[in-house]
Amino acid sequence: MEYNFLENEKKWRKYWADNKTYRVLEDSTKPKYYVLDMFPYPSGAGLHVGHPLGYIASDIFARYKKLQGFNVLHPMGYDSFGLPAEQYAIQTGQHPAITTEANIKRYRDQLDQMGFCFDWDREVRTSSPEYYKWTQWIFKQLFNAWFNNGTQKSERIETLIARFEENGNASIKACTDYEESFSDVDWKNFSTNEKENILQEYRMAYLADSWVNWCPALGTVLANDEVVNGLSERGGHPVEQKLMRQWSMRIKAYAQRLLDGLETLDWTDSIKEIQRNWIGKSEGCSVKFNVAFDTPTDAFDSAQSAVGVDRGLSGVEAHIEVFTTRPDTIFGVSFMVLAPEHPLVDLITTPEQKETIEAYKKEASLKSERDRQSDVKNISGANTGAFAIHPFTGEKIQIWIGDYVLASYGTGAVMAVPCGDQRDWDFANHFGIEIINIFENVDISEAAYAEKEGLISNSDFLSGLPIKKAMKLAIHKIEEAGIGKGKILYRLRDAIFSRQRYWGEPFPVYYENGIPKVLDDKQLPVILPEVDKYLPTEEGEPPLARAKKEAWNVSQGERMEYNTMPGWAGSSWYFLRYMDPHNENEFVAKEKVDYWQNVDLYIGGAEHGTGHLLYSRFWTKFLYDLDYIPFDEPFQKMINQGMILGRSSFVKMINPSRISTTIVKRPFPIFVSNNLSITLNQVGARYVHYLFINQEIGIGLLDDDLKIIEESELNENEIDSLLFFGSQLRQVYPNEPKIEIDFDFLFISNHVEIAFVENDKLDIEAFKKWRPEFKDAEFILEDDGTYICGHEVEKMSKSKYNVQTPDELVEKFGADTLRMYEMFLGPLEQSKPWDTKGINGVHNFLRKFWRLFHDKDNNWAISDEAPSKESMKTLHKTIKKIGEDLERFSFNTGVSTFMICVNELTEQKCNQRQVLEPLVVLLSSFAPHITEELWHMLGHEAGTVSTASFPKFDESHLVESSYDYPVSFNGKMRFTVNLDLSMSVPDMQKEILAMEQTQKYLEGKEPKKVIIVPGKIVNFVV
RNA sequence: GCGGAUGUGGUGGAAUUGGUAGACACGCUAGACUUAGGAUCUAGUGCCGCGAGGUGUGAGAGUUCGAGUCUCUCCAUCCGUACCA
Repeated sequence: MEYNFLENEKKWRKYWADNKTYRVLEDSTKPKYYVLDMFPYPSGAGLHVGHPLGYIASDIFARYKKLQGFNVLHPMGYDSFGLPAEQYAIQTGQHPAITTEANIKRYRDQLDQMGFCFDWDREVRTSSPEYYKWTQWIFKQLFNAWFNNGTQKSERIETLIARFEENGNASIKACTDYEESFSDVDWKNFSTNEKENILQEYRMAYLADSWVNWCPALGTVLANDEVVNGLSERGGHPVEQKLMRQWSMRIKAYAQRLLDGLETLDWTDSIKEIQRNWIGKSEGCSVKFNVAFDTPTDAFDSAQSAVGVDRGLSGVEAHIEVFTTRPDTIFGVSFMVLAPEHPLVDLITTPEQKETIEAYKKEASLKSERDRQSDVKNISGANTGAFAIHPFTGEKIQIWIGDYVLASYGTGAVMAVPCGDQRDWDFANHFGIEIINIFENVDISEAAYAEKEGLISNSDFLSGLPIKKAMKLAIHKIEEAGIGKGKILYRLRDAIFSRQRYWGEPFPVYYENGIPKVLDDKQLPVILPEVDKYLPTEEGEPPLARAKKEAWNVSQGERMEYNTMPGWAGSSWYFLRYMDPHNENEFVAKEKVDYWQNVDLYIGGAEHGTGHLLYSRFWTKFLYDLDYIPFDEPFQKMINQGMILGRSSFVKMINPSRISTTIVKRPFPIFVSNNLSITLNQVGARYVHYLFINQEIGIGLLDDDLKIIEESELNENEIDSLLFFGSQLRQVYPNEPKIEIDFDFLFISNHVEIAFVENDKLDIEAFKKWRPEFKDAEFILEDDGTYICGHEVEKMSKSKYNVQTPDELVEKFGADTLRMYEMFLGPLEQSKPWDTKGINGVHNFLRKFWRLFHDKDNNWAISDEAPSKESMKTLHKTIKKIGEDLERFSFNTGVSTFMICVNELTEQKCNQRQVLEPLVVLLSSFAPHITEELWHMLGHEAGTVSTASFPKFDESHLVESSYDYPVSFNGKMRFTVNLDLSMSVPDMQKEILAMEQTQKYLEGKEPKKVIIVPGKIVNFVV
């Protein structure tokens, strides 16, 4: 009998669990190391082979650090609030807590079978009241804090109130959009209501009317990072802008620190860059341009509050404030552009232009966010007829509106410098506006010059200056003239913090006279109340509004807050709770967080770049500012593991059933790619591959090799045919025009369960049995009479039938094999398609390893004799390499190092304890089960291999006396020669020159040069 | 458009500081063994060529005694982002 993977692995997992082998306690005598995985959302589908990839890597590393003598914190938990459980609850009425519990159980079983060394006593679940009590508590801290721009730190709100009482808000530099000023006397005279409204303008967590991403299909608002291409990240539903009263987090306050902190982190450049772009810092200055116009209009009053409009002596004067990063180009301004929504537009438009402007505004407002995005190339705009005055030249400048200027960024207005900005150049070119060149010796007849190198000319006091110097001087002059200020703008918006959903943390907030108040600490947690349905009320209130008064464990004021917190609330601080998961008095005890500090190694996907990773950095900095924790970055080093992709198989067929389908008709009738939607769910098709519809000739199939016609290549006379290709299904917008079409047949491709396909050949009968709705379909035949199956490599997903679960592989090969195989696939960070072809190689390696300890008949065959020099060399070479590989997280080469080692030892017939025992320890982080078994067989009956010490590397075993020198001629390697390493360079040269082979390659010539690098190479230049 | 990453055999991938390209594994070819097992062992396997030899890391140039590795230009693929003034 050989090693029985299944039985032994089970035995040891039970042993580890029974003995709490992986329990971790604080130990001040040992250095700490914190290895963390991004905790999973426990979905109903369970784990697939891609999930454990990062967990295996972190587990290997955690075990390695343990062997090195570190006290390693390596916990696991669940991000268990979230949409899928709630959607399921809406459909079935089952409480999301029940679904979640069941899913967690399944996850736990799957995680356990991998042999991970998690300390399960430290498990956290974001949806458990013991945990979210402290999420609510942290919210309270944010509510009761403001951001001091002077110190760049959050402070408690009391310090702000004290300063209001003393001096009003005049001297306060805070992160706020509040612009009015009040004195100490004013403050004292304000009503409670007024005071609270002002405080809301300063609090880190605040309630405000803001433009939010509203997703009608999900019935909730979404954060910017949850919206992808104008659709919701989850579900792909359309998202619209809506003004709503919502909780927000003043993350903007931390923009600069979030940017600076990146420098100190050991993260990949790409993630850092994603965060930098998201924060979007631009340095520049504001400039005011005066506008003169004669006729005051009705719009005046409303505009007055929104923009700076003053009644001047002669009629009405207004100014347009712009933000620019290129103040040096101010003399190149030849027009201005306002966003169509800019409040000044109505005010300044001349009567002659009124109609044009109105039409353009209407057109712009009808365009959805998506259309606007896909329409970037088209230049559009309209002239208001009004003029601004250039602050330095005094010249009149046309004022236009155009939708390339966004109302939501900066001031919603730009000074257009066509010579220095391509968009401005395009706009000027399109509308025939003057282009002034202010760059010395630069040709701008074809395109704008956007470089920041060169000299400015034709610009009064800036002429002759290099661009960078001119920027500084321009800001100085602008400030001196009192028409603007140097300014830094960030793209980062405050984060909307409330969701109109059920399955999330309730806020620790109640309302009194309409004012939101936070509960006392003693009253926490506010437990998620029971409701009759997980849907909004008839009045459109969030589901929590359904809860009866008695259903709340805390009920105060007129009502409780009905919103719940977003998914990122619980995940923003969970790494802290692992340090002290059962503390009922604090979110984490000071001495625990002082001991464990921040996460040393964080492993997880790269898709959280703008969400979780930004938010948890924000909360960490905040908690640091309030002195709750001793560090201000949560994750020191991070590795983003690549995705494991699945191989999806498709079958191609013609469906004979006559199907009526709704097709969305867009304004133009020719479609290529994804511009067209088709709702095919009713026929079960998940992909439409090729479909050709022509109203003249009916509906037909496209050939596989049909060239896809680009929109621009189409002839006018083809225009009333519809054509589309390879579209992925998406939701249809409610207001999209539709046409009804009857299909005689559809040529569709369908995902096929892996089990029915082998080498792209389909088992047709099995398939028809599995999907009876296609039993009459006509399948496409290959020339050899087999059924065509295509395949593609995609993300693993239940709906694509390409999921490989770890369970079956563990059952077949054992967890050690699966662990090592996943590592062996390639570099951790790289995405790679899943393929089980090679798994045998790893499995055989483990069996071969086992055989080192046993004879042919599987009898224990370990000897205590001294090993050969060779075997010691192999061992120490391996110790060195494994250490190096792990330090640089090169797990794949680690596996191959072990393979080389075992191959060598097998060849040497090595069975000595002195070699094999250290090897067991070395391998134990990769394959914990088999090594535990061997460790015990080696006589360590009481202990476990996880508490052994990492073998010491001894250089002396690797010392060589000679080396095989590669000898090259002109860089081309010809042969090798074994020479003593102690030989001097001249001796070596003499010896090599004397060789027959050398003479042959020299062809009788004298070498021009001989390069000898001792211990490396020999090269002749001929 | 911009930003990031990646391009090496039939396949996954090695080559860490510029120094023998293709480690290790899969697959394949031929053979041995028989306890018929997802077993083991031996030999071979980048490409062209019978061979000597030539050639070879997406393409092209450059630096160097020497380049997969450094520099420049270009191409392809993937990911992120998008009128941010």
